[in-house]
Amino acid sequence: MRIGELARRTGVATRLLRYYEEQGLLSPARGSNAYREYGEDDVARVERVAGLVRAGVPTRLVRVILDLEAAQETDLPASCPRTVAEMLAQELEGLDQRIACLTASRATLHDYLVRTEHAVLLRDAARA
DNA sequence: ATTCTCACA
DNA sequence: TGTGAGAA
Repeated sequence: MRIGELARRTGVATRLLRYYEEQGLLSPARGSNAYREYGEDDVARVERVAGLVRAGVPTRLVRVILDLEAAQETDLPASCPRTVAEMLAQELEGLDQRIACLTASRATLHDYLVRTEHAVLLRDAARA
């Protein structure tokens, strides 16, 4: 499919799909007219990318995560240079910090709502 | 309709 | 991280 259809099916603007490609997140084939040609799997991939970006994960890290997930399906023993491992450990640290920040904010909103007369709005999982 | 690049918030 | 404009 071409970029317009992918955009329609994923809800991601064509402009943004090209941007994601520029960031190395997508690598569609090119037809003879130089138009991008996407496969069915790209629909799921774009949805995955969009979800991570919406969660605030920088595209740099999204690229790493997608690569790691792909490698996880094939490779048995995971291995990488020390420098790469150090970089990943640093990203992990960054994620932990942001999760802690978000968790604290979540608690504030949650605890407030629980004390209001609108506690029914909370989903079961969020009520705990 | 699609492609690209440059610039900008 | 994204958008707008102009040209092919």
